[in-house]
Amino acid sequence: MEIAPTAAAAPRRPARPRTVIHAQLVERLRDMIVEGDLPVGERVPERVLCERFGVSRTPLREALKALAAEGLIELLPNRGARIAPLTADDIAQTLKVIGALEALAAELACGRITGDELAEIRARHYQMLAHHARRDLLPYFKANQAIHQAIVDASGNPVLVQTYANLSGRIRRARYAANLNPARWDEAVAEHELILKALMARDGAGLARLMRTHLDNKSHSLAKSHPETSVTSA
Amino acid sequence: MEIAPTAAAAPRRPARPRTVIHAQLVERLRDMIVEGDLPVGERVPERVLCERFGVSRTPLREALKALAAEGLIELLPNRGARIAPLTADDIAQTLKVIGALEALAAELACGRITGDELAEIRARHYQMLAHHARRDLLPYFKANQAIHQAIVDASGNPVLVQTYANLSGRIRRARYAANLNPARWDEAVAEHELILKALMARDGAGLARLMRTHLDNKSHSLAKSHPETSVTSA
DNA sequence: GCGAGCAAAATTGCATACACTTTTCTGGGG
DNA sequence: CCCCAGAAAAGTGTATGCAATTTTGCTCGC
Repeated sequence: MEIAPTAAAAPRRPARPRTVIHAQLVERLRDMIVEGDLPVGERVPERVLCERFGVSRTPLREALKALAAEGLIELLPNRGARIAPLTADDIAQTLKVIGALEALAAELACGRITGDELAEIRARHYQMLAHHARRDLLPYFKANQAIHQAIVDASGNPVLVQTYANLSGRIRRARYAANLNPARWDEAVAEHELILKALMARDGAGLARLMRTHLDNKSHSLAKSHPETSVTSA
Repeated sequence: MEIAPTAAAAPRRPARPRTVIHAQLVERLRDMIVEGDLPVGERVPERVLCERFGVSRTPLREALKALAAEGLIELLPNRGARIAPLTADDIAQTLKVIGALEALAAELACGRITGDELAEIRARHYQMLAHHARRDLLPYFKANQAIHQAIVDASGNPVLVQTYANLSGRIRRARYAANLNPARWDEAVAEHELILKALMARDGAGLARLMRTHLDNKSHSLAKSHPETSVTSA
């Protein structure tokens, strides 16, 4: 994280590369993609990214290869890379898989969640309710995400955690839109009440079902708000 | 695929790089890792791989970054890469996730599988029975894999297909061991009979359950044969 | 004999250079 | 006016070179 500011190219600082550049680039590019700071679908020449980060093409290309393997960008042979466009269909299909993963996480979590972890989730839940009451979308969204993440973490399965993180990251830039519909928002909160109850009762099977329908509903709601548009960045 | 044979370094063939080298390297390295042709856990200097493939370090390093993002190798900063060791626990946790994915695939597949696809799976199934009868492990294994793959493909969900391929590839080098136990082998075949039946009946929920227990059983069987060893390559 | 400390070798990380491919620009038919 | 060579420009793919870090080997001291 000791790299030069994003905007301008680093003038000249051969001091000491405490960490490897390509790993930093992966992080920064991933964030930029998720935040929507890069044009979707368009070709982005390596040269402009190099100048933006103040590095040469070698570490940048290595970072691009890694992000392509993650599915965040597409590599066109001899034609560079582009941010992978997200169609409504892509999102729906990704949410299907995420639903299955969260269902599994829920089942596993019920069998091994600790009191502390559960308490943390309860706290997040009530925070979320507060944000919902005030209609503060962004904080609500963050609390919501934290709950889902906490359940996945509580599964104790690193493979599951990593896979979930990957898929979740891919569609993150589209997730905000899911709660724009007020009716759906209320419904989602109601579902979360049931989720918390099932989790506290350690009802794995029931919780798994709830997670699945919760995600399915989110998917359907999203499908309505984004009929067949692909998600473009700012 | 127009690259020189794996064993020796390519003498000199600057002819025409029909395809990009780093993509070929990803494929070949992935195969080598899966086949167990690379020492697990040990450091493999870039230099020896370069000489082996007859390429320079740049495309090789790009390939390594991609494979690291897939989880097949680990990158140690300033210390190169190594094949990610696979503990019995890693395998068990990966199989859990794969089970959830196959269960989802089964459900989706039941709703949309075509007659042709189903016929193909039936054919594979009977081939598999034949190999089982003759105790031909390798052909059996291939037919078995083909059936699982066909079900996932029939889900019609590309995200699911890709995620499955990734996780499946990671533990492939350990999967052969699962059927070394004769009793378990017979059991697995019996389970496949039920799977085929449920698929033909388009019983999504039932099939999903079957897939899950099928994978769980495979996991338990594996846990017994590989108590807590990490899977080392030849 | 054994471990600490230093130097040489090996290896990784990054930047630059060059070959090849794709894209764009331009001029001339039709 | 449009379309199609053909060449120039831009951009990607790979190789090589150099700096920095890590590893190895050796010497010295205990």
